[in-house]
Amino acid sequence: MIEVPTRERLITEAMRLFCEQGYRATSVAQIEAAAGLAPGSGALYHHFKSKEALLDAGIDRQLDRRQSMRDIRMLFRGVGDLRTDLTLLGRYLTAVIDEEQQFLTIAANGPGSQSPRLTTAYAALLHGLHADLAELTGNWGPNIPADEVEAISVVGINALLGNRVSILLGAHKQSISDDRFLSEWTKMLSCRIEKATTPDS
Amino acid sequence: MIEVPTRERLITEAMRLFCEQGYRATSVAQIEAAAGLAPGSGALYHHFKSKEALLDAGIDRQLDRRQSMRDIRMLFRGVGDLRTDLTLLGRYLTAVIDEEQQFLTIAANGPGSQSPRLTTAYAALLHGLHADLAELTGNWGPNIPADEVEAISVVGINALLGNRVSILLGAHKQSISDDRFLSEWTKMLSCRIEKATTPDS
DNA sequence: GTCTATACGCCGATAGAC
DNA sequence: GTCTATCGGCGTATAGAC
Repeated sequence: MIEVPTRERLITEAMRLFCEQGYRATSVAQIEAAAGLAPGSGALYHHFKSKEALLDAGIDRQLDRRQSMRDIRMLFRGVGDLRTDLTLLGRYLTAVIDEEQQFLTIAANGPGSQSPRLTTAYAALLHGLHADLAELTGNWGPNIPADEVEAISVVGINALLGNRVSILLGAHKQSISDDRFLSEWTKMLSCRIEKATTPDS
Repeated sequence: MIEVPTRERLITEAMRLFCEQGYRATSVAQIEAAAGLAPGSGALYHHFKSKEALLDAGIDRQLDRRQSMRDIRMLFRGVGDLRTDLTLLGRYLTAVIDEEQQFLTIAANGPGSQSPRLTTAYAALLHGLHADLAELTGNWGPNIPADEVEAISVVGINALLGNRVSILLGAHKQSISDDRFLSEWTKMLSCRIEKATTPDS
């Protein structure tokens, strides 16, 4: 039986609540209550200087997790045909976006410009996703121009991102299952890459 | 010289501020100041019962605009080849999402579950976009199974949505121009639809 | 319809006992 | 480290003069 430190519990519950209700809408008392402390007591301030410092700590923890996921992903690169590679990468990218969903929700309308840390972290996230898909596209379509590779990867990443966002906004009805979505995503991209490799037959 | 009624100015400025800073972060005083009234005075409450009633009024106005755009779009259906139709629809869908961007930002982390009106309006928006693309896909690929048509349209819509969202979140760097994006989006979808029409040659 | 003034509540943060 | 108690500030909403 391991005791989770209060500081960690505060970060976990805070990020969950920020994600659900937004940064401003979540009060310090609520976070304390969720972490098992007396709501309204300033107990939180013995671990963090301010509410925003707590958010920064949450961002840093998320950044570490992302790096871990990226390390693991390197083990599964380039083993198989185009569709298999695309499917594996698609699963990885979806998992990353899911893991960072808290980010996205908070960044969408959190402190916004008040917290440059958020926009920086988000830009780095998108850049990484984009680079991964662009690398795969370039490997399987060696004679595709660089700017076309870029366009393909942007559309591909944004499709995944949009799918997650639409779910996030409560569009459960018209969305399809993850498996079907990823299957179609793979089909569409492989179709495009294959056709670009053989321009006219 | 037409005098814009105070009520309309209040709605316009409120939606703009909600979009920039979020619903909760925007104070009534700020809205009053933006509309040319004395900040802090309750002048706003002579036009709206509460701050949330103001948001509802903004939502209703947006719904009317959407209906207008939809009426216009009906004039441009099904004239040309697959790519032309896709490009026209893509421009229309992008325009709709842009017009509703205020929605998206507010819905992403506004009152959330507090305001069922927002989620309803957003679900209706996505449903309309999805139906448009599904209809086009079905028309140009008559022998594609219905569930495949659905998957294609979901991926297509989410790509557009994700593109707008990523811009919205401040990812100006890795994003490409609208023209290049729409061009690639058209290529990818037409490629997919054409291939599905002729399964194996 | 718009103003000044104000009531009331909630939240972030601090002080000090234990 | 956690508690009780509290200060100061901001935000919504109202009352009443003009």
